[in-house]
Amino acid sequence: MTGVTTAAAEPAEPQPDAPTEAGTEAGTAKPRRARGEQTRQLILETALRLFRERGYAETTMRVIAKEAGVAVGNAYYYFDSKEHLIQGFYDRNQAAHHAAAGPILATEKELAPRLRGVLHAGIDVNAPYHSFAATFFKTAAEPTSPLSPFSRESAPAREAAIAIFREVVDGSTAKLDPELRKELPELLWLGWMGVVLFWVYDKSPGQRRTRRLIDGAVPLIDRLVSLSRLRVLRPALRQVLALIETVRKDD
Amino acid sequence: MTGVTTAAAEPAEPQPDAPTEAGTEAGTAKPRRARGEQTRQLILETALRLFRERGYAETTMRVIAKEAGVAVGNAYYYFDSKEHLIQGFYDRNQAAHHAAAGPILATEKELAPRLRGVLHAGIDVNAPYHSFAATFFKTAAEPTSPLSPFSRESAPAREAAIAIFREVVDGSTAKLDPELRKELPELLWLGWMGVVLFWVYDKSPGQRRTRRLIDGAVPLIDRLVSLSRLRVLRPALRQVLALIETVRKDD
DNA sequence: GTCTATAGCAAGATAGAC
DNA sequence: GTCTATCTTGCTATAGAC
Repeated sequence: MTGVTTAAAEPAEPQPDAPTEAGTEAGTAKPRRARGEQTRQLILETALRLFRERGYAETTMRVIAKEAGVAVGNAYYYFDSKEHLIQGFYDRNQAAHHAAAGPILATEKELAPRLRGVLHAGIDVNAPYHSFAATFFKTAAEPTSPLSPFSRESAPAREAAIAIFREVVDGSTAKLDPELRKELPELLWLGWMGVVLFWVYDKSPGQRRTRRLIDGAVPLIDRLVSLSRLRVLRPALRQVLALIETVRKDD
Repeated sequence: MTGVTTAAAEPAEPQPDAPTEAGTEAGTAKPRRARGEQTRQLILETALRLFRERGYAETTMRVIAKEAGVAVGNAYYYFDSKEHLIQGFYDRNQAAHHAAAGPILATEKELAPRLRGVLHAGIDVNAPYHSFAATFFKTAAEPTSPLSPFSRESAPAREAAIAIFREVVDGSTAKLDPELRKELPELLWLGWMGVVLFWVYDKSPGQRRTRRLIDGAVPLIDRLVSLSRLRVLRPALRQVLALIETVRKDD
């Protein structure tokens, strides 16, 4: 899933570049901010747990605060709104996806397995949250929401996600048309968004249809990318690239 | 665009629950239910008007009731929730799209202009509602919502929409692989969903980027459909069809 | 800077009287 | 069928303790 870099509700943020990965066992330094960070984490953890247990809509801010042992106002001190709690989820899973993709990208050299590995890793990371992802998905789907994967506010997270796919392409041995190579990472990210959309709607046990979609689509993409170098298909490829260019204007 | 003025906003015929009484009913025009139907219509019309004027989220049930001259509880008597009011809008535009597509489908015989006409007609019909479509789009995007285009409840409307694209294909002179011909209507409908998604997010003046997307994508689809008969591409086509088959299972 | 407690508003939704 | 009264919940505001 794409995330959204928040920066919105941060109390005092000098340079919090430290990724919010699980291993934030920074030393005993900065005693002043430590307490706040701890409370923030506590609220977020509690909220995510409750979301997973009872669903997003069914989890009230009152209950989150109560379970976390803080006052409602305190939850709002750290998170501007209930939706902002979702951003925490986004950021975390974005980082987790990147981490999970690491080993594959370091090992595999061919395009297809690289892509396949990254896509499955993305689903792996999100799998535990499938049931409640569906309930809050609509929040992210609203075009005007900063949580939308296409919004200006989520540009940094989006770029980070696209970067993963750029790594997929650039680190592979695949021979590509130069222009296609340039566009492919963003196209693959778009495809990933499609997979996520499919996954959200996927009600099959363990979301196995999504797994099958990935396993079937990756060789297809691989084949199409190879075919794109055929002479008969050059015009079609140019047409695709031209379409992208045309549509992108007027952002 | 394609000269099809839509008369979009006008309620072609809001047929809610035509009870299809088995002729035996007295000819007294069912006085008992008439009043209820009238109230129902009044509430719906008022709601849609306010949605267009002020947006979905900004229109409260209290205001709808007040403007319609009824009590809040009465509105809930007829519509289970605020979201259920959207269903009326949905049905109406579906019918308008079909009507707007009629002339094109009766005139054009080649695949590309048929498809292009139908897509532009769809955008024409929805254009007046773009600003508020974005605000309530999220409700339709929720997978668990009956308003989702993929939900069981919207199956009839979905089938009706797919039927339009079946007409696009079947009424065209295009020569197609039989299997592809069978799948194409649903694929085109999926593509249409993609166009709608793009349109909802399209903030360019008059949503001209969406128009360009259509104008660029249609010839491309046309070309790919033609190319699919090339011998080099047969395996790829088979692969695409196999993927669809695989993914469709487990519905 | 962090946190509590509490009061209150707006709006979606419901209960029960008539 | 229709109403009024009420509940719920996201969210705000304030005043003050450490």
